[in-house]
Amino acid sequence: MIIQIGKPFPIGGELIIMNITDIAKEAGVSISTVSRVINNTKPVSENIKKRVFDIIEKNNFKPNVLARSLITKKTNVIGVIVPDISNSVFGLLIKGINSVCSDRGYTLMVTESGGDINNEIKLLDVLADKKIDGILFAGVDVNNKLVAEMQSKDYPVILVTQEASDGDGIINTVVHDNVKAEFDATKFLIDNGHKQIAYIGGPKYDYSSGKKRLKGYKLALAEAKIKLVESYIEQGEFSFQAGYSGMKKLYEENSILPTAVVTGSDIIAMGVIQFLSSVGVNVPDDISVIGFDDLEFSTYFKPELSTVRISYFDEGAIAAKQLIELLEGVHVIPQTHYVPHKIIRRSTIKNIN
Amino acid sequence: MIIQIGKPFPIGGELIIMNITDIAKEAGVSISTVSRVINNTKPVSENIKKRVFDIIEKNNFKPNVLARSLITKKTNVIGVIVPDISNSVFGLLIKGINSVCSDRGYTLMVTESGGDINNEIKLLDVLADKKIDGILFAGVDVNNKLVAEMQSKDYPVILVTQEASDGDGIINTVVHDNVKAEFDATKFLIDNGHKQIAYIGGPKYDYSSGKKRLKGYKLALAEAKIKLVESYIEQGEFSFQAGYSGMKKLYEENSILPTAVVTGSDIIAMGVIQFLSSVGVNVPDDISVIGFDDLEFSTYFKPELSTVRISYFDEGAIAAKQLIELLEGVHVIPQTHYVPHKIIRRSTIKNIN
DNA sequence: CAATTTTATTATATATATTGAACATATTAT
DNA sequence: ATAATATGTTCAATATATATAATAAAATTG
Repeated sequence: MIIQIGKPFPIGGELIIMNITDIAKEAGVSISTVSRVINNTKPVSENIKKRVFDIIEKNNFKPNVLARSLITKKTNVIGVIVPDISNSVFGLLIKGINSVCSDRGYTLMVTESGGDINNEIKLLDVLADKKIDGILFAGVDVNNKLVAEMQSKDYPVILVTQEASDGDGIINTVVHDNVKAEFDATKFLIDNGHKQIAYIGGPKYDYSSGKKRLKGYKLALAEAKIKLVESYIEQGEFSFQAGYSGMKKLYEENSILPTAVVTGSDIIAMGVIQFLSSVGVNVPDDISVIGFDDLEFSTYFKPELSTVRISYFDEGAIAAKQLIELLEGVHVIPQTHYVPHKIIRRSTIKNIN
Repeated sequence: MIIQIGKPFPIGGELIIMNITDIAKEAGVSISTVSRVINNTKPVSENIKKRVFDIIEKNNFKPNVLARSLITKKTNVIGVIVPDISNSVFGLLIKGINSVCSDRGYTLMVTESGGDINNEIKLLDVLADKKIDGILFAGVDVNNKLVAEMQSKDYPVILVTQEASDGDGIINTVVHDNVKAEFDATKFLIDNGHKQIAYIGGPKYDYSSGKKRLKGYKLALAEAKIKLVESYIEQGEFSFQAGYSGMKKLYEENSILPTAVVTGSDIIAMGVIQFLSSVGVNVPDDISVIGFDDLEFSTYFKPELSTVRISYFDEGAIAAKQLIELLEGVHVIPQTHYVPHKIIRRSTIKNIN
């Protein structure tokens, strides 16, 4: 660790920052007139308009947003709460959010909750204190308590990626249909001739996507009249490690192995495949595996992972658009917007029909 | 895409938000006294202090940060500029930044530049308008023009992950030593007996990490008295595709293949390995490959990627700590802080000694 | 006990912009 | 020419807190 020493900070001359009073004085008009010119709120003669604009330009004057927001009650800042900033699912989500926000003149205040509800509640207040205009909330287990907290605030909250327990029609939500998506994934395996299908998924919080995905899996089995085998189901974290150990447990506890595994996420699927490979079970020849999310890396993984593509970027973008509309007075009725998913077939599924 | 319709937003009673005047009135003291109590700036009798605090508590009063910042000239918001929010390198960086900022009462305003200098300059202003206290800047090609822009502002900027052209001693910087890191990576291959070593790296901007890493590669060859073969060098994007096509070009244009490839990033390395595998070249038996970054996925990749571990989380955390110290009046002399890297050996390097 | 110092409290200025009402001027209609 | 309308501008209030100077009260000292 090398440290290099140099000139002290800061460098550069004094910046003269003018305020609206200075501009008004220099233009020989009242403060109000300058305000009118800037905000185009009432007619101002072309003469004066030009003179004021010129002076604004010359001095590079920008109205102080703090003072402005103090009156207008609007900061043009949107708060974002995600469980994990470095998780690429949420990275993509934030990127999507940002793509529309930055275009529409909004800036993002991004916070990380760790998926902990107390932290989430705290952040709801932290952001409120910062006077954000609204919040885009990506939770893990959005229970009634959390929803109640959100509704007690004086700003709108839109849920992204994760719907609320009883949120339908109460709180705006933009998600993918976890149940349907995992249903489709499972059905895809069934359509490919599989009947012994295991499930290795995420955590079992009451209102989590882990639980919903499991439900989709079960529904698909039921629809195909395949009997559910409890020892074929493992639940844990959304992690490589959890996939690995979940598969290990399943492998060790079942004398008859499944021919296919539905997973709760791509990362889990990778862990599953890693374990199978470690015990000489070939994917897809011996066991087929399907992931969930469609991460960029799932294409680079060997064998290339079949999965359910979830458009997190789009979810973020749509949710942001909805929030901004809400903020700008468009009347939006609380609704749950489902962004479509898509089954992606790569190399981890074998047709055994 | 299903849309469900329900009750209109927002729900819940009217929130009564009190201001300092209301508190003062209710406590029967002056506004100033309330301010004293809140900020503990001048002595207030225990009596009054308690009375005021009780009323604040009861009404859940929080001073309006906009009004406060208007006077104190401090918002406790730190601006972050990164090229790509969803890139896990920057995800990790932001996570590191956030880890110290949230502890110290700062909130992050995160923006994405796309690595475009004009955008970066624009964002420097956008964030200034939002009255951030300072900026953590992760650039791609931090040239003199950009540095000049930063220094013309009235807030401090600290560079993370990417140093400036002539930034030493001018602007605070927290980075890894790209030259040294790639030098070490190359030397590691040399120490493992390799003499024909190719380089497939990132873009060749004047002040980019791509260029620095290339330099490290060249220095290591020079030190080992290995002659540089120009056709063994390919430069492009930091992407899987670029790694793939770079390796393809190199493969097609050289009759004698190298025995090892140094790459500019893990993703590039994965592309390289993918191509090699597509033409039946085995890694590491035929060709050894080393990556750069040490992404989480590099362990899941097959064969497990050897690489140079860069601690992006730490860089973010250290840079944030430095910025906050600067903001809180600790005298910090501009310096370049190098966060140590580490060679990680996994399965893509063969010792041919 | 008066004088001085310390402590507590209030009044006022400051930070910076928006906004509605009031006033002034210019233009058009009768 | 007078009234009515449209346009332009200013004043004063508002938003909400901090900071400093001024005042009042209490405590200490000679």
